[in-house]
This record gives sequence, C-alpha cells and structure tokens, in this order.
Amino acid sequence: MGLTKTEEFTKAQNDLASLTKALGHPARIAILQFLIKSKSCVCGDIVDELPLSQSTVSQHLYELKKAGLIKGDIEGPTVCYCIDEKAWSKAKKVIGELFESYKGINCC
Amino acid sequence: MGLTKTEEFTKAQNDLASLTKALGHPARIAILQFLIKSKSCVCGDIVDELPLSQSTVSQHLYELKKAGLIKGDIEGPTVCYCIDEKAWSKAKKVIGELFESYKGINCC
DNA sequence: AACTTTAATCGTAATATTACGATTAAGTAG
DNA sequence: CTACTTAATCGTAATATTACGATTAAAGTT
Repeated sequence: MGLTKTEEFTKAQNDLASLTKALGHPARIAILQFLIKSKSCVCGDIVDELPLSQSTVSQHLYELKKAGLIKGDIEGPTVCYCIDEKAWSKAKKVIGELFESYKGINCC
Repeated sequence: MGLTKTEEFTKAQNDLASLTKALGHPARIAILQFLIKSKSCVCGDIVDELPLSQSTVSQHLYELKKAGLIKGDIEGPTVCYCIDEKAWSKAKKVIGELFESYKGINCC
C-alpha cells in the first residue's frame, strides 16, 4: 500500500504529523537552520549551502512551504525564503503541547 | 534514488530529523497520545485503539522504539510499551532548541 | 503434550520519497 | 529582441514507507 490512512485519524493528529514529517529530513532541518541564522534567504544561497542539487533543494523548499513553515517572496529573478513567523509559533506550540502532555507517569 | 544523503549532514541534523521523522505519521502520534493518557500500555490495547491491523501497529511501535521514544517491557505473553522518559526529555529539548533558535528576525 | 493468546516477523503490493539532469518560465541586462 | 540568470517543474530511477494477511515464536492454560 504505502498510503497513510489519514481519514482514520483526527485533524489534530494529521496536522501534527504533517508538521513533524516536514521536519523529518536532515536537508530540511539544515535549510531551516540556515534561514534562521542567515541574513540572506535567497534560494540560490541555500542551494550553495547544501550538498544537494538545485532541483532537489527546490523540492525540499516546496515541502517546507506546503507544511507552512516557510514562505517565499519573489524578488525579481530570485526568490527570498523566510521562516513564516506565525506558522512557526503555531508549530512550536502544537509540538510543545505533545511533549508537555507527558508528565513522566508510566504504568510500567 | 530515494536514498537520503545522510553522510552530508551533521550528526545533530540527522538525529533531529530521525526524531521528527518518527513523529511524522498520524498513527504514531495517536500511539504516543494513547501511551501518555492511558494507564494501560499493552500492545493489544494499542491495536484495539487504532484503526490499523496488528502487524501495522507492531511496525509503528518498532519505528518509535528505533527512534528511542518508547520502550517495551515483555510481561509474560504481552508487551507493555511506555514512553522512554529520558529519550522523551532529550527529544523535547532538541526539538525545542530548534524552535527557540528562531527569534522572529527575517530578512524579508 | 496440545491448545490458546500475544506480538513479532515475513512476504508482498501499492504508493511515497529522495535525488538528479534536463527543460521550462520568468525576470534582467545588454 | 537576444542572451543570461534564477528557480520551478518534468521525467525518471532507486529506495523507503505504509499496510495487510499469514506465519512464527514465546508464554500461558488446560
């Protein structure tokens, strides 16, 4: 199959899983870290920074954009990618809540 | 290809991506939420709770165990799965740090 | 010992992901 | 208009993931 049974889970569970799935690749972690620390966020600069081809980086950027974590502003011939502040805060909150919900109580 | 270029990224980036990847499926989110809220953590109870077959749930449990997020204690014929408190704290910290590292400063 | 229960593993099929080169589209510069 | 640059998209190949049923292994029960 290879087809996740999305309909069988809650929207909250699917949303959270989509977010963490987007974070689930070292290249996308690297891209986010670069965007956070860097003053420049032009697509080409990200490509230069990563050990991947332009098309592959573009695909990872698309995944991050789809998850809402970043946004891309077209600036003439280049595209400037940045963290989407609002979505970032939301993601931080939702993921944080999952981790906070565990109070260290196990049954075994 | 379909083969992540793991060697090209730092250990920290790969570790973080492995963690978030393990969280990147609604069934695994559901399993973790169930383990957190439930007093029972027997594999069979998880299977009953989820809209997936026993073998599929077993596979998801394996993924979570591989990521270190849960541990399984064999208790006679049943297996009791629990959050791995230490790994959970570590994950919380590492993922939290990523989100904290963004200070809301964008270049565009 | 024979039977039952529980959960892992195997085998398999369908779909998704990752990656790359080549092409395309859109903007700039000459 | 033509040439160049930038980044998305297309086409393709390899590998991974998701899911299920069937089988197996281990423990408990009769």
